[in-house]
Amino acid sequence: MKFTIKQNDKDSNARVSELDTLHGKIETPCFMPVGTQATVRTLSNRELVEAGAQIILGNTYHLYIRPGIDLIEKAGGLHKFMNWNKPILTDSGGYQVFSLQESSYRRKDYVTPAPMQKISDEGVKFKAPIDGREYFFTPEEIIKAQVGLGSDIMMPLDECVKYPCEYDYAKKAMLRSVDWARRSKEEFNRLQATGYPVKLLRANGASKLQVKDKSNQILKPETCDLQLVFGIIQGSTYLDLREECLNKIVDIGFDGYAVGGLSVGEPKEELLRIASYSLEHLPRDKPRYMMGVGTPLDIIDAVSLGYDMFDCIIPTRHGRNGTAYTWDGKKVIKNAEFKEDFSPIDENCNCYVCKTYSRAYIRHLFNTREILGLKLLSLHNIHFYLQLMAQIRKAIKKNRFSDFKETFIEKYNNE
RNA sequence: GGGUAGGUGGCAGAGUGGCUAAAUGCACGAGCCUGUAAAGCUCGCGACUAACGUCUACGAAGGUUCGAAUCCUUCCCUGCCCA
Repeated sequence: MKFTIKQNDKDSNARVSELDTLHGKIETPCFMPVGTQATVRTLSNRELVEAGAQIILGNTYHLYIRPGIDLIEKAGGLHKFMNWNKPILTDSGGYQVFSLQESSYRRKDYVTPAPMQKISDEGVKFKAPIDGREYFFTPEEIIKAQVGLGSDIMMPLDECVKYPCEYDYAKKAMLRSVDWARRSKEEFNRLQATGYPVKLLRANGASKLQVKDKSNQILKPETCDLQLVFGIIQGSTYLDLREECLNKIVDIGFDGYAVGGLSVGEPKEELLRIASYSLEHLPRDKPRYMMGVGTPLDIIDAVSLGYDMFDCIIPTRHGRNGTAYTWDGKKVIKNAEFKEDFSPIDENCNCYVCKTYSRAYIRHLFNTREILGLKLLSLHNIHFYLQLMAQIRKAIKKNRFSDFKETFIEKYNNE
């Protein structure tokens, strides 16, 4: 695993780094647009690349159910299937363990898992929401699936608990996630020893892939890591559980570390408390990924703490639901206040949408339920997020990150 | 001219004596969305009030009744059919 820290910010723990993968380098801090179903909803690959996407995220749980890992293997892997030739991180489906709980929609005070699935130490039994078929996911099966997808960065199956969560259950889920992480790593090592990932990637055309290192030397699949596996820290809002978890996860040893179970309903101070505490104990020389976060302000705060990678559905879902992100804050474009506003979504944005369309027009598209509206706001929001990350990196490189942060927050006055 | 069906909130459309400021859908308005069961969800939507609440409302006027969108009388209007 090759991870190079290029610049440390002088006033914070923010840093700019580079992570090598078989499908190219990723400069961090980076945002990964979420493409659950092998597509970032409404956006084409070209639009993503033009907006500045370096890596996208896919979901093993969804792809396993439909179209099936076998089919994607036949297509030549996930990259080929969707014709995305930059890195892909695949989530395991651990989040679905959390979000598909029936009670997560109905009750706010519940603690334990409910009906649509059954969690045991062995794995998770799911009923797929789309057709009611039953699946049994084990950590081993999920790693094998991600190898099959040809994922660049794989996430082990974990159990993400809801907020608030009783201490005892949080502990149980955390220990289970640790055990699953260990099993995932063992399974990956086992598969690697059999040559299975290499064979698969070769069969999928990986020999054509080129990765250049710092001295511009071409890395071949033999000489760089084919696939990376990250460990996930759980433990809800309990610092002692977080600590126990990260000690154990770091002990197993992963290519990078992700902090999970955040932004599941806890107050922002809690998020920062846990995020900050976790980082103090995570190796500095590995990428650190804050899963599922977040709003622009969350991301900036997390970058200051030293996080390198982020993913979130906010830019795309909010885009489809009529909310735009701008340097002046969040704006609900479908609201009546923009009815006669013929200015672009963001005066300071140079994306195609802002150069071409007005707020009033996009509001009209939402009003008439025209599909173009969903796409335009998604495109703008993704552009905004990726632009934000680019500016963050630029600021860190120039040692001006705290200024940048201050200026940003001042302008971005609503959330 | 004769017959017939009907006139309900921005629109469509329930409701045929009290539980009705009036179902439901649309439209409209606002809020929400953090490893996507999400082009979704929730709430509001006669007027006035911060709110308790008060007032005005089911074509119009009058009447029956403790009580009417609902029953009666007259009038006005609209659709369709026949001449």
